[in-house]
Amino acid sequence: MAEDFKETLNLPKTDFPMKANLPELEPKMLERWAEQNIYEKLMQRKGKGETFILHDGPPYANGDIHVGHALNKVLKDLVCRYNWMKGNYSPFVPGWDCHGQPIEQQVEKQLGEKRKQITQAEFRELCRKYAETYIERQRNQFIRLGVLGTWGKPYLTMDKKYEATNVKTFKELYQKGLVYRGKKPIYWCYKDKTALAEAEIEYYDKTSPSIKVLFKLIEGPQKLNLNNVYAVIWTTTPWTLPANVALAFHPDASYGVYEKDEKRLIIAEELASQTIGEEARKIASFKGAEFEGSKFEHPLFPGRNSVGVLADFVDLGTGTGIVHIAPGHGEDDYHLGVKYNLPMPVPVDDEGFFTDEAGEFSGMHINNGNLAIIERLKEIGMLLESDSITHSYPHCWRCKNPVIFRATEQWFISVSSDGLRKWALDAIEKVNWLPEWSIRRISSMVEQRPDWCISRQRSWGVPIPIIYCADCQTVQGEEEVFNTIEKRFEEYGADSWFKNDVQFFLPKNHKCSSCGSNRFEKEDDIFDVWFESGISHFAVLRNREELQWPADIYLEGSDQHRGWFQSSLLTSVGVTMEAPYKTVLTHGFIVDEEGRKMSKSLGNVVDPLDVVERLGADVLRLWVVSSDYSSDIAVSEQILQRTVDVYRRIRNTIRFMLGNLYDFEPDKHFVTFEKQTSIDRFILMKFKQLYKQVLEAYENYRFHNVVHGIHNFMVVELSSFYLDVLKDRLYADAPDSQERRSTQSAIYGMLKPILKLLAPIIPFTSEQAYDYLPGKKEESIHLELFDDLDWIKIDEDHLERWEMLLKVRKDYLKVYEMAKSSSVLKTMMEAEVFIVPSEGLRDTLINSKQDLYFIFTSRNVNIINEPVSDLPVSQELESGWYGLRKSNAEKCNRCWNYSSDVKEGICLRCKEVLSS
RNA sequence: GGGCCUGUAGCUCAGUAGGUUAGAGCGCACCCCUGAUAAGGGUGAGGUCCGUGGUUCGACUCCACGCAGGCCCA
Repeated sequence: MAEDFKETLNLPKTDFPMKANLPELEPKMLERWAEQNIYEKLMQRKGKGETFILHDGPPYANGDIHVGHALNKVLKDLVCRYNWMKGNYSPFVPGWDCHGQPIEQQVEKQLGEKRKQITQAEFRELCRKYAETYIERQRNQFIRLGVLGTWGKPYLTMDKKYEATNVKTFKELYQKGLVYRGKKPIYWCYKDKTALAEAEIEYYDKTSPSIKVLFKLIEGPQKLNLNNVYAVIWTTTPWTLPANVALAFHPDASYGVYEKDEKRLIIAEELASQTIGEEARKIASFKGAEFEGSKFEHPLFPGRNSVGVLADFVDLGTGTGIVHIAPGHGEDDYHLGVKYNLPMPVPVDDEGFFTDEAGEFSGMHINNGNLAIIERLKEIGMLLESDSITHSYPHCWRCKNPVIFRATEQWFISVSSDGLRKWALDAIEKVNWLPEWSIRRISSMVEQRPDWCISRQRSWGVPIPIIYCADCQTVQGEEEVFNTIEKRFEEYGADSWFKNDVQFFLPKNHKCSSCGSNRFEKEDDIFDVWFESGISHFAVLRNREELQWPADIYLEGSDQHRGWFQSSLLTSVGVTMEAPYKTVLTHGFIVDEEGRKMSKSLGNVVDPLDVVERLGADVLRLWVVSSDYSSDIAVSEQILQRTVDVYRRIRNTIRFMLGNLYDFEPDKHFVTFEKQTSIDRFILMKFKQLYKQVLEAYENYRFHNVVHGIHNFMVVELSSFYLDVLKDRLYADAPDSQERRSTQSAIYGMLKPILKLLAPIIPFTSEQAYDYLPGKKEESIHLELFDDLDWIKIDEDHLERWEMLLKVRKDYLKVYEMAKSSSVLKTMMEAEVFIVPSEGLRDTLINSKQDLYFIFTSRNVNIINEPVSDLPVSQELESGWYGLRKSNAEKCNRCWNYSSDVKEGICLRCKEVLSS
């Protein structure tokens, strides 16, 4: 029985647990950071390091966070943490989008019938409470993810000062002439006399009239004889005919002129037979595009013309291929109307009655109007066909009655090509858009977008700060009026608009500049929430002293090209001509393993809170960071499990490194680079190369390269090579030997920077490991700074020599595997190795004699000139000829190496160690 | 239907001014160790580089058309 020398070895020791148990560790760590005021300490760098502002796009204060929120906030946190470790001053002020229709709708649902009994002000108070509830929830959820920031003082779009900034920005846009009032159709419930948002619409089947109507052609394509020619339109809303101003043709479709009952009818060719039968004779054919600018007589109003226009949305599947256009009563119609500069009559009042504009139908409700109009058309012979149809039709969610589209007065921001649009496009050019295709997307959207309708007929929002003269309806656009409103909002919030008389918002003794009246009324509409969030750069970056305008970076999902990136750009450019950001970084959307979006029906939804509870925030973060976020990001249980594997491997490698530093005090034992052993200098050089690559990846926001780089290094370079082959030295050398201290110095010299590189990614684990790290430390790893590893000097020759040795090792392992599988030996230490190096390697090997142990993990290596024949295993490989057999040498019972100097079961090295 | 984007091993990612048998890590299989041990080491098997057509002496890389998916519109 050999003596047990285990106690005499320097085996690794550490209390850093192998099992992370993140769900328990993380909340404790969060408490500790809060007590230590880590974030506040980072903020004390103001005025010292460079300032770098990431401006948070506000999530909507409704519901719990989903995995998309988690992705977004983790990436932001990463950017901030990277900046902190660079020594920058980089406050993160999170925000919430608090106003808007979804909250309003939730509160209305909760209220039910009570809604009608409470005042606007009371209703708004309930909405505020609702928003506050979810802000609190989401705040805690974000904090739990390890996102550090000014959580105690976030920005809210329902803060008074923020609300007042809407007024200020609106004023500035107004004064530049960028704001105007115009008409636009919206969903309207004539029972409730109210505008409806899209989310308040429910679709049910409804039976409507289905009629085909003739419009007499009075001016058309040249080669068409105008005599007795009629365009046939199909509609299910006859009541909109009085508002008709145009007929739309599909530009690419073919239209035939058919003879039928002494009339000649224009119909899309592919639809002709279903309307007038197969037998109708076609006498001419035209492309839709040829009807652009044609004139038709309005069947109900002789003398009034409708113009021929072109539209891609014209449906060639049903109807006649000619669409009746009433810009005041349809979304498509409206856009077409804007494009062709058509008039926009709205001969229907807010209760659904025709106005005088509807001529003979005036005073009639549109429901009766349908019948009356059909009758009238029949009388005058302009009705080709009358039927009814059952189709899906929008209804009011409250009263369940059908709704209509009806143009009403709205407020717009003008996005004209010689104004805001041009300024915005110029500003876009100066911004750094990442990834680079992003600029194409934002540019083409800005190029194509229509004027911005900023008014909404809702309650929960910031009122549009307009005061009208009650007598002459003139807008009171004087600077002092806006300033008064702004001041009131700043002091009392936008709620005051709903609580106070109009005089409260006017300068003393204000009189209408137009008619001198002193009677006024407030605008009822509120701002589009995109306007509100679009001014956050003013409301937050300019108004908070810890921040500055413009932001260095905005970081949001790619949907924000239409949303926040754009609304922020327009408000900013409108006031300053400049973009509110220097860089815009976009990420993709979360999808499942098959690349499909998350949905309840597919059952592939991943809940970040569940992941945090089961696996920990660090694992969730590691998943985020190891994914390439520039396009869609996949998540699934398998993907998360692989992430757990990566996490474990990183953790264990850290643990092993810590374990081998148990008796290492950097101050006392650190061996300077020049005095370190060859292999230590080699690994440090490799590490420095990696370190630089990783910092570069960080700098360029290629975070997934950071993770892959570090992980790869830890697995390939450290775990399977360096740390493995150095066990002999670490365990068996004298604790204080120069060699052992050299290797500990290398391990320490790598571990600390590794933890720093990992700190932004897995802040909990890095902090925990940092606790166990010896040497001088900050109170938290998150207060550390990256360094440049100047003390490590790269020597290309040295690197090259070791790379060659590693090639030898790689080849030798194949031979060793053969020996193992043919049971020649079990461990590398048992082998006696014979190598005939290939040309160019011989000198390297001979000059590396003292390092051969690290290549072969054996003390018995023979560099020979010719292959020998009597070995159990041999193989010719690229780097040379290899042969091996089980060594005849005796095994040292302490270090388990086989060597010729073993006496009484112990080798010379071990004997010396024991005797010292 | 339109604009923008994506498609390399089971998973996460490399790879191209177009050039020999497409790389890594994880996972998987088999083996070793038991002094990193609910760890560690070794070897190995996995890919019609979404498809089709084209340009080219040669295409994962360029072009066209598809297919699948994503975001935003209609």
